Amino acid sequence: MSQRANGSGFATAGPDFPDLPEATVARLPEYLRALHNLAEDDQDTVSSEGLAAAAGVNSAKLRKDLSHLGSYGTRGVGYDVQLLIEQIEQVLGLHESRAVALVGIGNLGHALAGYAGFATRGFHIAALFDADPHRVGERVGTMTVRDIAEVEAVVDAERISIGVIATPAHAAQRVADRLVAAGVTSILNFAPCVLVVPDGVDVRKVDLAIELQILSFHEHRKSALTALPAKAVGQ
Amino acid sequence: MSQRANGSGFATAGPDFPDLPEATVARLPEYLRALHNLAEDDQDTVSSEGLAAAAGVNSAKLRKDLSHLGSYGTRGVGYDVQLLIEQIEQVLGLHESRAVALVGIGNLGHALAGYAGFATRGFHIAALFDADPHRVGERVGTMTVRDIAEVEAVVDAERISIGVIATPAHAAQRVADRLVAAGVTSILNFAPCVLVVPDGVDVRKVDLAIELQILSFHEHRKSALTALPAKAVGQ
DNA sequence: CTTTGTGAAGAATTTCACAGCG
DNA sequence: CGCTGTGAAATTCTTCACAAAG
Repeated sequence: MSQRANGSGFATAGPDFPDLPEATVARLPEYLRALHNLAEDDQDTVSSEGLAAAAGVNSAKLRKDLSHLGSYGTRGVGYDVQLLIEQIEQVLGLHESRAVALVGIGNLGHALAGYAGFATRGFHIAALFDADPHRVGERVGTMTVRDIAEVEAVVDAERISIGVIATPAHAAQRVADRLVAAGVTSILNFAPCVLVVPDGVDVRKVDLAIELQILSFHEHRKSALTALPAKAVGQ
Repeated sequence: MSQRANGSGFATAGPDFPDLPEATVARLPEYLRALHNLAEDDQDTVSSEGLAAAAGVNSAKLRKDLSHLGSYGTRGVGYDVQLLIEQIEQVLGLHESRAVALVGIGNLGHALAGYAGFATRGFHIAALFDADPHRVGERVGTMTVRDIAEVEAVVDAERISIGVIATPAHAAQRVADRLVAAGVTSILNFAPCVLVVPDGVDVRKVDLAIELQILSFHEHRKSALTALPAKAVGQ
């Protein structure tokens, strides 16, 4: 399975850091969201089938994912919702709110700054930055936009470890360089370009046009398929 | 994500519809963007190594991806930039601009409506919808926000095949149902929830908090790793 | 009974490494 | 030569199916 020989049939991981497959890591947040919904409905246990449905995956996959956490479900019953929430939050490092710096306060930046889910899901925006002197000083919600030149001091003072880039593409690499130089080790990039960063820095990317183009491929294909066969595809 | 509609024994894949692996489809838009950059710099050929670097992948993967489209490279030289752009746009169904409906004109909706990359990358927003009577009638750029009740008529009239949902989570499923009923067969969902749709409808999801939580996992892990060894990492 | 946890089978994807074309 | 295209190997991910636990 993994490169390291597994000792004793128990997750070899240290207590806090199981070596999770990347695909599993990417799904844990979805499980967490589903669990919070269940908790709000005062459900205190849930079966793998039920949680899988709520998270949009199949139940075998969910069970295998959770088994990597060393998680304790109860056979015949299911998982304790609160316990599972705590375990997943622990593994994801969400036990305390993480400070995020948001760079690029244009249209998208404003929308991100106003996103309530930030606060409720383990993060807080600790600083807003822009390079445009006309935007510096502007108030957005309870915060003031700062000059990008201050980024190093602020990242240090506010213990920021995650940067969100919402600038135009041509500025994104320079911003990334500054964030990394300031000590940021994770970046979420909304600019449509590839960022080059040193080893040890993680980058994730969100690109609206790419998502649409992927959908376009399937549209294209669907329309071609329904054009050819007289088969009723049943909508 | 289960469209095994193909399985009639022989490959329906015509010249224009190679049966691409999903992972390849997801990367083609990134190659396309990189190619457009190269074209702007008047580069007319590019090696797999060069394009791979520009797209942030490794060159063997890129070559294998492109080989699925058929062979358009020249050994010893590389790929013709313009030709490859046309091939990829063809395969992705981008030869004509696709009409998109945007539902939910809050903070994020405004930002999406103003996103220039829409137009330049194969799409145009054909309609804006919201359920809030206070927002209906508002002008956003050159468009007017319509009542969600009009969605069926407009989807039909404007030949809209892709819907983008930027509503709060609690409204997203209802909106999705209406879009699907109106004939939309691809949805890009920005609301933090799972959408249930009929077979044959594709859904992709973008969730800011999930991306941050994935980064958080790696942050958590990095800080644990640097805490153990007595190496000075600064501070 | 019901439902978890998991070996083992099966798919998909990535990477390697090199034959062969220009 | 340099560089593409591709079988084959390696790896990762998903699904199956069932033993064991409550």
